[in-house]
Amino acid sequence: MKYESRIMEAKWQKKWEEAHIFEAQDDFSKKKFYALVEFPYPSGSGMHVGHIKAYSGMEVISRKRRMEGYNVLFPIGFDAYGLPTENYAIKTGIHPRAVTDKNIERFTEQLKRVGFSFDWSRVIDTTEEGYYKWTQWIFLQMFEKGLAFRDTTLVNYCPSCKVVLSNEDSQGGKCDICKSDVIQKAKDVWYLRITEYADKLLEGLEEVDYLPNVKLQQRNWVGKSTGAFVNFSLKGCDEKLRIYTTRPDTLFGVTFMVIAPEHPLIEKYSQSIANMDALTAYKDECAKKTEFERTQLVKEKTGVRIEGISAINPLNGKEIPIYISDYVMMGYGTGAIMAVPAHDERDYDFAKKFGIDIIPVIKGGNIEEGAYTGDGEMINSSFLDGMTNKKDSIARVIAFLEEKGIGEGGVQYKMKDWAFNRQRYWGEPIPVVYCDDCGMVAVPYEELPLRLPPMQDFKPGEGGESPLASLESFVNCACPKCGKKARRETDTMPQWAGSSWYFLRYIDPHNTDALADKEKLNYWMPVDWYNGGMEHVTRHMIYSRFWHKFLYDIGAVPCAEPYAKRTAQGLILGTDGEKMSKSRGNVVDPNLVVDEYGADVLRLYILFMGEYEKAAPWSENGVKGCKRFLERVAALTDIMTNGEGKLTTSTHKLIKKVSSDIEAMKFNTAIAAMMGYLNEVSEAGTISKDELLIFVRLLCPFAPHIAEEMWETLGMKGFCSMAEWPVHDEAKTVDSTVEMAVQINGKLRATIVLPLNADREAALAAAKAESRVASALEGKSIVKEIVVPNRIVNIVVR
RNA sequence: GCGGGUGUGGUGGAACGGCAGACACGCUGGUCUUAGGAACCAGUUCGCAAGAGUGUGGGUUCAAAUCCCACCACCCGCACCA
Repeated sequence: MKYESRIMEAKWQKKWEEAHIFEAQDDFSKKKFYALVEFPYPSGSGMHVGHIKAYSGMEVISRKRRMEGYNVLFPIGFDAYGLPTENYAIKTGIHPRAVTDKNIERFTEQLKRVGFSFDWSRVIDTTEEGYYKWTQWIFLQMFEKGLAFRDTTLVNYCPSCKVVLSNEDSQGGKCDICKSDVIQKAKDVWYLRITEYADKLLEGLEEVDYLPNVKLQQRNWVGKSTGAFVNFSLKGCDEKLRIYTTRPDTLFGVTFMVIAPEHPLIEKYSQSIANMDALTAYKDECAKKTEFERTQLVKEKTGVRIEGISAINPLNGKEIPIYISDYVMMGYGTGAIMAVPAHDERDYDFAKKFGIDIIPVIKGGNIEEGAYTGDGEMINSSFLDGMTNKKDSIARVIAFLEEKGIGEGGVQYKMKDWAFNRQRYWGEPIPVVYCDDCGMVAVPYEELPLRLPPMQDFKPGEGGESPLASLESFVNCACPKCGKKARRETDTMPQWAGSSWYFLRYIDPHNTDALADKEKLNYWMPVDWYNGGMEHVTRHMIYSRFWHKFLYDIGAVPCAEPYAKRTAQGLILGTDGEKMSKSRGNVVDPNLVVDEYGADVLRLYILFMGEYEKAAPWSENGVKGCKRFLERVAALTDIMTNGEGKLTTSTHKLIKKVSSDIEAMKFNTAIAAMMGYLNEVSEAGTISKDELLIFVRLLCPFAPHIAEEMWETLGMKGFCSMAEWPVHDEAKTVDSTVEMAVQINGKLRATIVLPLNADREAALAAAKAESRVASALEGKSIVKEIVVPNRIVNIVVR
């Protein structure tokens, strides 16, 4: 048989589609397997090979599961709301709807050409009404429960995209879309109260099987810390200054306090402050700094003392100064800290620069040299003196604070609530109405979906408001509660809304009465195995776990965690070893590879190029190698014999190796083993039909088109894709003879061939009979003889 | 700074503490061809050799790429989080 990719691929892709073999059945009596990959954003540039790699892992596993008899759900869809499409539409004047449809069509065609075994009957599109109706439904559920709310705070704002961004969307102080510097701006925005789920998000990690670094990154992102809130009395005004600290045990060492430059205290008591000019000047200076300057470059502490107001240490009554400094952030804790220079490096630096007292309260350090952050005996601390256990001291202080009513234990999270609205057109409209009398009113459920109205001009407004704000017919409406004239919310949801629950919709994509049928959810959830990119770990993964946990709490889904297992693929780099990007011009188009070499070759090479979880550079020559392999595989039908096979042991070893490697996502070594087997067959010059049928089935998840073609050529009925996965016989994986290494003092001197499980004496005798061994032993005395059966003989001589 | 990871031929990469370099690329030589940027065959860690060899230096062990300690380099997160 010859390897003719074009003919085979067209033929089998058509047959698969006509037979619907990859469509999941809602047959609850079968054992199920739900495999999930991150659905693509259908960008204008089409797919690149990175997409193919991202899907190839679960593709192989799904195909293997089907052959093992599982009812497999392996769906695909499109996460189609988002800024790039809208920006493209603004530039070209083509409506985002049209652009999206065209892009989805192109992506679909590309995916199909690779021969992925997706269930195409369940495709979803987050911008489709039947889908976003339920995105809005979930939002309203959250709104009802107080988890969706409006608040005026400092938010991340991208001046270039003219949108508010969530913390997750502005990691590193850069806009996720255009990479420009994000600024902090006070704005009245929608939030989802994800912080209320912070503990649940942490606890849930205990019960799931995620890659360790995925769990770690999520834990860090949530960033839970435990400590205490303390209220310091102020001299000069009658308010308390509330701070958060993780080290209340060092309270006797507090010699000053620091508040963030934006702290409201300053404005509020400007009358009592003698140096407002200096404070305002400092504040302005800080506001001008970019995130980068503030966090990366600044080593030297800066700040200004507030004249006219000071604080009282609640434990010892000492009067201490208050400073403003940008090393304290308004966004974390209370925006104010108690400074303990003896035991905190930042406070130490600040105290040194401003000549503030440094009082040690824990034995062990040297305040001339620096802050001591270790443990030790408490000193200078009144009732804490002599205590040596940090935990006990902290508990003691918190008990004291609570008793006296000057503070209490508490926790803080780095994670912030999810800034949820975008001043953009191409997103799900937020289904809320503003009524002068009734305030914020939810759009009634029966009116969902609240449709995104068609518009001609969807450029953002001059004042940074959503394009929808200019559409009177959309904005003006009747209040659902009182019927009076009211106005609609005109902002839309962020891109991450649709993807926060899409895995649920695949289970029942056409349901009009619920986001998915309960019975079906019971059967299919949770997702058994989810593979995707590391870049989504602190964003999509966190968001979707949050939504899912909320849905679980309101009884809409049957399990607390959506994903039982999570793995991640590494990037495909350009041939230059750099990340693929349009600007570098090193992007590889999968279509061209399919055209020239075939889909099976592309699939095989992507999984063979290196460890699945690691980044690896593209190599055209590597692709050719995989093509050669498939050509040689196709030719096996020419040398096949009908008799007894001679490769029993190798065949069973191969079944074992390929089966276990697939489970461990070690696709590269699974393929290498198949290549090795082929080399062995070539050397033997023969393969039996039974052996070839096994080989073809093992190859099928990787290169399904050629596998099907060979299956048919060998006279088999049905699809190879649905054939039974071979099972190895452990007894048959063992050779009757073994080659053992013989070492003298740990150095290899010879190899011997012995029957399996030969005893110690036989092994030693055979070893000593080797001439190189004998000559090495000559004139030496044997100190020790080690024999590890079937492995090694090591003779220690002197 | 903190946390995590990775260092193996010319290249991508294999190796339950037990024969380092599987598999593939590339390269060299050959066969076949009008031709070869096709296909096939042989060779290919370095070194003429003794021997050496898995980032560096120690250690444990009969035996270390693998385990332990210190260091170096690179990559990825987080980053003045109180």
